Amino acid sequence: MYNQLKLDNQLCFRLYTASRLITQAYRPLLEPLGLTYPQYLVLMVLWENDHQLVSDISKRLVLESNTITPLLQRMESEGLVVRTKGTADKRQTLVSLSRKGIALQEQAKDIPDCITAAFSDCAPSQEESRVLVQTLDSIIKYLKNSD
Amino acid sequence: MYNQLKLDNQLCFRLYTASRLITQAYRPLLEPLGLTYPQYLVLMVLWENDHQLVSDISKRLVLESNTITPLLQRMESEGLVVRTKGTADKRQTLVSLSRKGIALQEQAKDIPDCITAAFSDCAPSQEESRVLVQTLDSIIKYLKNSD
DNA sequence: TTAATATATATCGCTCGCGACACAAATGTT
DNA sequence: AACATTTGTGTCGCGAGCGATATATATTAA
Repeated sequence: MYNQLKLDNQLCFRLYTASRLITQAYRPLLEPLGLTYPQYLVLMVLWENDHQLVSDISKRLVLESNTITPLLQRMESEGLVVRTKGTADKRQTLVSLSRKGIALQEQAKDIPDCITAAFSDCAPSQEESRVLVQTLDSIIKYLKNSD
Repeated sequence: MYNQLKLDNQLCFRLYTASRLITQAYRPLLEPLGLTYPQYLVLMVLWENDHQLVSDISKRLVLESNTITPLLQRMESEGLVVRTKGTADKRQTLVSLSRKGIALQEQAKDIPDCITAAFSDCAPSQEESRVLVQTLDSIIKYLKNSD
């Protein structure tokens, strides 16, 4: 038995599981708004700055067009965003919030605090949190550019 | 603008992105073996202990039957595992490695070291690693039981 | 024993995530 | 100008994840 093939030794498995479980924790909060977690991510990007290109959102969320485009199409058919063809460069697609998409921000504003509260029992300390965020950022930064 | 709705403040987004990027790093190593990452996880579980019930694998990987069953069915059609109906309890399904599934362990044994090597440039220090693993385990343990 | 309930696994339908590839518009080259 | 190349986005197909629900078997209650 190769010891390095033990599941318990795998960092990736932990990230994969933690990511799924936290996303599940968001679900009851997002479902009343009719949102999935990736859709919520897109909205967060647009709430920060409305009217962004597909490529901007793509870079920000580290997702390719083959994931983003169908996601945005679903969001458009839900009436959350509007996609318009670029004027200067006609290959581009500009994504803007609809009235409904803007309005959702108000309803979503308590979600982060709800999540934080839900985690109060297992919340990492400030120091652990700092290390966690820093380590993840370092991994992401490294892997993002290694293509 | 609600500050807590900023993407940069979201731990979950970091976990989600890091998880996806690391899974992508596994891809070129797993593809020659004809495996996806979740399939590799199932094999790791069975390499540790062959002949496990669907429920055992389910618990170990923190995945429900509606994810595990189709995954195992695909693996069975690839000839990696064999699924047999339980004898004592006929509701159960026992999952066993095929000859091919056993043989793959030999080919996969270097994957963890390859991943570690690929990360040498951004690898967390021993201390960071310890905090990361410990924090993730704490989050996983907490969320696993909060259903 | 029979009926009610619980449990193990499976099925269905949807959204993602992604490799492979298509396509049009922009840019560079000759 | 004419052609080749690059770029921005989209399409297609498949394998996850997962909520909702189905099915068969096991267990418990009456």
